[in-house]
Amino acid sequence: MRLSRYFMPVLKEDPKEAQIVSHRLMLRAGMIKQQAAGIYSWLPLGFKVLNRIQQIVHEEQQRAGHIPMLMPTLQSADLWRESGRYDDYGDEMLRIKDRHKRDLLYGPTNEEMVTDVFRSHVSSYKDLPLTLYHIQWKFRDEMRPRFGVMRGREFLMKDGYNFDLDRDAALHAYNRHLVSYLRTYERMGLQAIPMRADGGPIGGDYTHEFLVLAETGESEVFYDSQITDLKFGAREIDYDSVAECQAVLEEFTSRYARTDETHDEAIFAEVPEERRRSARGIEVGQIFYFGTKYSEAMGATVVGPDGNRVPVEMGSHGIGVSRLLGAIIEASHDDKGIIWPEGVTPFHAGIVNLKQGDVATDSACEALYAELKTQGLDALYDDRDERAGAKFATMDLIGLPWRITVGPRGLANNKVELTSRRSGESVEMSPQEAVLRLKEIYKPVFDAAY
RNA sequence: CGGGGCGUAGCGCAGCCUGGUAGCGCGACGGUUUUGGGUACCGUAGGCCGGAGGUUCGAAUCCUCUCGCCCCGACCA
Repeated sequence: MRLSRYFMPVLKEDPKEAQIVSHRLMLRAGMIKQQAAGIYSWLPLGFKVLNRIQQIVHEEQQRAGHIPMLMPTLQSADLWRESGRYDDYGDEMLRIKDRHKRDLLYGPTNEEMVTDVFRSHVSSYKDLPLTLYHIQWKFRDEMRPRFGVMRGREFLMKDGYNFDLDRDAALHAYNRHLVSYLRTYERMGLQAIPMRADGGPIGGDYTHEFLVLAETGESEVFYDSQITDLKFGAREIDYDSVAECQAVLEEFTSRYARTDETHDEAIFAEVPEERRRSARGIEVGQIFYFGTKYSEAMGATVVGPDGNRVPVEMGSHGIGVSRLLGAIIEASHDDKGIIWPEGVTPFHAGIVNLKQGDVATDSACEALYAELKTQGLDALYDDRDERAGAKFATMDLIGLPWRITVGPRGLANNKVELTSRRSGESVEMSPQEAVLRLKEIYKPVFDAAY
C-alpha cells in the first residue's frame, strides 16, 4: 500500500477522551473512530489488524477440529425465556422490538441459539463430539463503557460451544480449548496466562480465564512467577489425544494463578514467597464447562449407545477478538507508539523514502516495494512528500515492526537501512538483502498458518 | 445507577464570572525554503459556539429544559 493513497488519519496530539495508552494510540494511529459510547468504526489500519487477529483465531480453532459457522446478531427473546436468562441478564442486554412488537435482543452471547441449532438437527451420539464456533459482533450495554475497544459495548468475539455425550468427553473438549487458546495467543505475540476464575452469568464452576499481564488490566491477579516461564512454543499436539491435552492443561494450570474472584490467601501462601506475584491483568478469553445447564433447560438431548435419551454435555469458550487489539497494544508499546508483534502487524514492513521526488530514490523504493510484494510481504510505502522526521514519527506511531529506510546517501553504496521497531537497531544492507532478511523474519509467521 | 465535569474550526484549547456579533496552537490547503527524527517563514480556507426554549435592544456568555460525551465509584469479557 502506498501511504499517499491509503486512508490513515493519524493525529499528532492526544485526543482528550482517551485515558489509557492503547485507546490513545489506536485513536492517534487512525485505527478507530468512536461513533457512540463504546461503539467504534474500524478504520482501515485497525480493520487490518482486527482481521489478522480473526484469521489467527479461525486457523487455531480449525486446527483443533472446531467448525466455523455464523449466527445472527439479533436473537429472539423466546430462546432466552427458555433458558431463563431473559430476565436474569438485566439491563446489560440490549432489548429491541420489531415492527410486530416481537421482543428481540442484540445477542451478548450465543448459548441459547447454538443449543437451538443443535437440538434441531442432532439427535444421536454418533454425531458427537461436535464443536461449533463463530466470530460475531456482540453487544452488552455496559453502564460505563471505557478504555476504547477494551471495554466497548459492541465487541467482536469468538465464541465456541462443544457438545459431548458425557462429562469426560466434555472435559476433553475443555482441555482442547485450553491448548488451542495457548497457541492462539502465542501466535499474536502475547503471553496469556490461564487462571482459575469465576463462572459469572454463563454458569458452571469449571472455568479458566486467560489474562495478559498489563498495568492497565481490569482484574487483580495473583500467581506463581514460574508460570510466566511456560511457553507452548511450536510443539505439535494431537487434539484428539485425551492424554496429550490433559498433560498440557496440567502443565499450564498446576502453578498458582488466580484472579481476585477466586484468590485464596491460604493456598497462595504455600507458594515460596520470592515467587509470589500480584499484578493487573486484561482478560482476553475464558473457557467454561457447564454440563447440562442449557441442554436440560432447552431439551437438547441425544440418544446414547444404550438407547437412552440424555441431555448433551456442553461447554462454551470465548476469545475477545476486538479487545485483543487493546490488550496487545497495552503489552507492546513505547513512548513513540505501538510496537506490533510480527504475527498481527497490519503491514510486514514500512518503506520510508527520504527524498521523495528524487528519481534514483523513488525508483529504488518502487523496486523494493514491488519485490516485497512478489515475495508475499505486505509493505506500507511512505511515498508522501514529507520530511524524514515526520515519516519516522508516523512509522513509529503505527508500530510496524520493521522499517526500511531508503535515501540517496545510502543508495550511493547500494545500501538501505533495516530497522527494528522494538529494539531500534538499524543495519545497513542492500535492498536485496533486506528483502531476504524480512522473508526470514516472517517465515515463522507464515509457517504457523494452518 | 450515585457523584463530578465537559460540549466553541479536523484535533487540543482560550473567551463565559463582569452580555456588544469569535480567537490561539496544531493540522489542512497554496507558496518560498528545507531535506536522515514532526524545518522555518508568508499566505488561504474552515465554526449559525451540541440542540430547543426563555430573558434582553442585543446571548458562546444569563436562565430553563434536553441530547451527547468524559472521569471516579458500583458493575462487567
